[in-house]
Amino acid sequence: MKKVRVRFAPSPTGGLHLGGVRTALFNYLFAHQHKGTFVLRVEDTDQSRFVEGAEQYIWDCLDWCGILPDEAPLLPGDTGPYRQSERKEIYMQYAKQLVDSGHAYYAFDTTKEIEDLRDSLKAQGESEWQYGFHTRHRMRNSLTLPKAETDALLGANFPHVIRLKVEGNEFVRFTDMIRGEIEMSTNTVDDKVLMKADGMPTYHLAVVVDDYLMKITNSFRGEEWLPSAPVHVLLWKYFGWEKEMPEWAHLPLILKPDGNGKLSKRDGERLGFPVFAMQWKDASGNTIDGFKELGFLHEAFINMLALLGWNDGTEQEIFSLQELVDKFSMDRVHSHGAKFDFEKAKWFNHEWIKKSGMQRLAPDVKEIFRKNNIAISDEKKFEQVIELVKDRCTLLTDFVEQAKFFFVAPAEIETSAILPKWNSDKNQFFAELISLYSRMKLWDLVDIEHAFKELAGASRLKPGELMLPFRVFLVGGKFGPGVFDIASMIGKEETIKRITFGMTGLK
RNA sequence: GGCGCGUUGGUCAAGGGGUUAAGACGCCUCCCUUUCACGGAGGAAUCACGGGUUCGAAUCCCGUACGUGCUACCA
Repeated sequence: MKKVRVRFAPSPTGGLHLGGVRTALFNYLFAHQHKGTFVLRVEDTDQSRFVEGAEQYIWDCLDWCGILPDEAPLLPGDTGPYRQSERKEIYMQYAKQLVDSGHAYYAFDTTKEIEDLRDSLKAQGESEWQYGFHTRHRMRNSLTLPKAETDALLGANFPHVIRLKVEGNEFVRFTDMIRGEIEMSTNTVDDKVLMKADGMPTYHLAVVVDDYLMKITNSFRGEEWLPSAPVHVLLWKYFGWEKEMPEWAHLPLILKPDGNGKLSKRDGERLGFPVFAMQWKDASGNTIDGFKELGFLHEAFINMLALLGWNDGTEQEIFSLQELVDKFSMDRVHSHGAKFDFEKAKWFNHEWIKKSGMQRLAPDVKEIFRKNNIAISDEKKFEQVIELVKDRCTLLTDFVEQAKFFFVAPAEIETSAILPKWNSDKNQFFAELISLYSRMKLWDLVDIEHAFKELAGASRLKPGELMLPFRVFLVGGKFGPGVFDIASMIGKEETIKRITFGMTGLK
């Protein structure tokens, strides 16, 4: 039975971004493929960084994507609590266990002391300094101080942290499901802080303790964690839990489209595309739209995300969530990052809109119409309109431009498109067309077109030259589906009304 | 600087010793369509570099370059 978990650290700077959703997605796919469990944890380690409502927001995003976890802060399971702040005592207990077994120690050096030391060494030309194997004997900690003094400091509640004692001159080896065997020297691993002075754990301690307690079998996270993986492997070893250590997989990074670095929350604004799944209100009250608000179908969003760093080796690019569950495999995930391409993301959405039926599209389009104050007079007509125009909509919001005129007469007519070629013959034609159409008893697509072309022939005018003005009268510009489809759909009275109105604008 | 991970068209990528080096996005041309799309046909464009190993290397090995990540009492 597989069990995976994803952790998110809500912060005032941002909502759930592309990389976060993709990590959640891969966890979801893997868990469901193995009929396992998918757990979500929220890291509120530092109260100053925690944002109220962030859990709900993450939940809503995953809900929209259709990849809700089986256990989460908002849906507790057997291994809660899921908020880090509610687990403080647990972490402290395990940290002390490590001190007792000689794999960790108390350190009393203040942040300022360490910073000063770094600065002075830098001034002397020493490039980098790390608290670790080579330096810990010169610092103020329970390893260098007499036991009585350590106890006194601890008793007086002197600010201190607990650091991992990394043994030097060893090699840490572990297997990454994507990259294979990885080996690193412990000499480059520093003595990471495990418990902070405020009594909260760091990620390093929390992730290991939680994964052990929650019986996590597979740990997937971003590639940025690869350099600290040895710390975690060492922790599993020092705790004596080696046999229960999860399999690791470090997911490739999502990079900026214009190169140079991983995609960040600010890039969206800079380059004009969303980086969040859903709208996010930041700490200063600004709202930033996500893929949902921009008009993405969640099917397209997760499809696009899954293909960013993975493919099944065939030419297939469009996958439903179920197909992804069936076909996903971690060993086909790439070991290198991919630049995010918004054009390709839109292509996925276009494909999904084309492939989705009216039933799927109608509720979303209705919501968008409501926001744009477009009243849907006729349900049946609305459904037909969706089928008629969906091929030309890349985003759901495109339905406004492509379908609005079926329900609301255009407020403005793009006369500049027809004015240069407008003449009295054409004026005459449309005047006659109005009376011809008014006399029609049935308003049938074939008859509308037939009558139009017949009259054009009788007037010795080319139908082609007349169809553009007709189109512009009906929709307001040079766009939309076939003109006669539109006329048939909006009805006889409305067609005549729009021609009449359009002609007055040309005088 | 140190350490890790990577490198196939502009982008996403298949391919893992012998291929005309797939496919997709974007771009261009044409067809269809009396608008715009959709659809169809075609085009330009690629194995980072240098050494090995081999009859033969995009593919295996080494080096270099470049990219990227980490190097916090952030995650």
